[in-house]
Amino acid sequence: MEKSTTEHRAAHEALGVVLQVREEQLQALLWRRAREPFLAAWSLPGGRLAPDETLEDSIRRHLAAKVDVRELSHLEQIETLSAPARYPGERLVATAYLGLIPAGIAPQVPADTAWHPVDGLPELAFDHFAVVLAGRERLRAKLSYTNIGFALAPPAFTIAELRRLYRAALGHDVSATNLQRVLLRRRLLEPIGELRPPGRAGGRPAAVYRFRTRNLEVTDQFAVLRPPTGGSLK
Amino acid sequence: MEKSTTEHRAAHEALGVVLQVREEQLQALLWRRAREPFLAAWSLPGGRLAPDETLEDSIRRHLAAKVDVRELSHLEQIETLSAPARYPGERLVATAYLGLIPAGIAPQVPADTAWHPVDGLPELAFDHFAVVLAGRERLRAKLSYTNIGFALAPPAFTIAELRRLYRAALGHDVSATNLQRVLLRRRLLEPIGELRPPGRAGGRPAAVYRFRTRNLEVTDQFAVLRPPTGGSLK
DNA sequence: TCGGTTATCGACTTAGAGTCGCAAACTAGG
DNA sequence: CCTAGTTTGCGACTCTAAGTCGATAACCGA
Repeated sequence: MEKSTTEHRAAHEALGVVLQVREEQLQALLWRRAREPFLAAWSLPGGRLAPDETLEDSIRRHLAAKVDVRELSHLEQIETLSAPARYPGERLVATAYLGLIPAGIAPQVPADTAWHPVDGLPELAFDHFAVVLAGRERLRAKLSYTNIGFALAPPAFTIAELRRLYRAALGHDVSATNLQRVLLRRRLLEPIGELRPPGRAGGRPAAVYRFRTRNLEVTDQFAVLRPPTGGSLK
Repeated sequence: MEKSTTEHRAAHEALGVVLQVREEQLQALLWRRAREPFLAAWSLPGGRLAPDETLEDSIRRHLAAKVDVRELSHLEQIETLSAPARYPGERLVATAYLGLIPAGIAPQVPADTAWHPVDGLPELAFDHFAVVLAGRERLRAKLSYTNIGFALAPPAFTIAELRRLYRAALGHDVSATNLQRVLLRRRLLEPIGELRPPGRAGGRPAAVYRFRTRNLEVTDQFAVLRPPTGGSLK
């Protein structure tokens, strides 16, 4: 259209909502700011987009300073924030990413970085609080219709362990029977043939499972108003 | 982090995937480019982000030059594209929006703008082809678990008319019986009490319906692994 | 060997979508 | 005004998948 706007260029940053289940709670990786504005406030890790990288490259690069990026089991874009006043004193557009780290890994984090339970976050800088909640909602929704559990779980696990992960991420209890049956029926899980011996408290040994794939797959069974048994006219 | 990158500022644009069902087909609004690069190629409408607007403001402003924006029944963000080479000769980040226009409206469009069936698009400039497909997928998915049909339908309609809209958007036939039952059960539709007299061909008069609300609502019935009948521990 | 504990699994219930066919309510043409 | 043709509405059935419950299996430690 008309070039009404005199070649406006906004700065652009990538933000990461990095989640992991630790100690039975869904936690987010936060960083204590070292500069104004919001000096010393907790905020999401991330940083400026460089000239020759994609936004996904960018969030990976900035997260590398906080955690070992190879531990990221999943990374996806959430949304782009563009309120003109979201960052004081400068026009700064932000694209938020959801990153997941499997339970059981204890990444080394720098002194200015720490995990916080998503229930009970401190005051966050800028609009970051809402971004964390958006990330959690994305995760919760996808637990229902994808195999994204692979990104929360270690390579091998028992149903009881997986149940605790789902409980922490979803915020409510889930039935072990149902969890197993649903994930097996969808062919997302498979037993690896081993048994995990019980703890001190005793109990029957538990079968050990793994996710069949560690790439995101969408269960299409939720498509409602399906094509009639026969053909699509696509 | 380190201010390694020397204050890079990318230009930013908003793109609109504007869809409408016309003549039993899902169609997209395209614009014939008037400048290099891709001179005279078909492309998505949109334009540069101005200093004092959000991206949503921006896509609305740019679309206003193509259609009457008041006719937009729905608008949501799809994704942000950031491949460094996506736009030749300049660093240009793009945020894509999905816009919907109810069937039956015939917006005035300028001479350089036209509707094209999404099945059978011409060659599109830049990465716009993939963006259109992403928009269509978003729409199709949301037809299953939201009331987004309101954005494709006129204020009042019969089940047969709604069925044709769903068929065009989904790309396959849907059962009228099932469509009616599913939408009524979810309380998305309600009869307005009128009857539409049959056409020349005869037939029983059809009841006229409307969507109960024209704001997006998500059906939560697809949440799997629900909390046990009782409480959440959230 | 026995009580306590955890894991697994079958059987039943419930919910919602997909299918089918008939009845209702109209038009048009003799 | 009667009949053939057309479209709509709806009840009844089936099918699939998730949620619930309780019995049984397999271990512990004393």
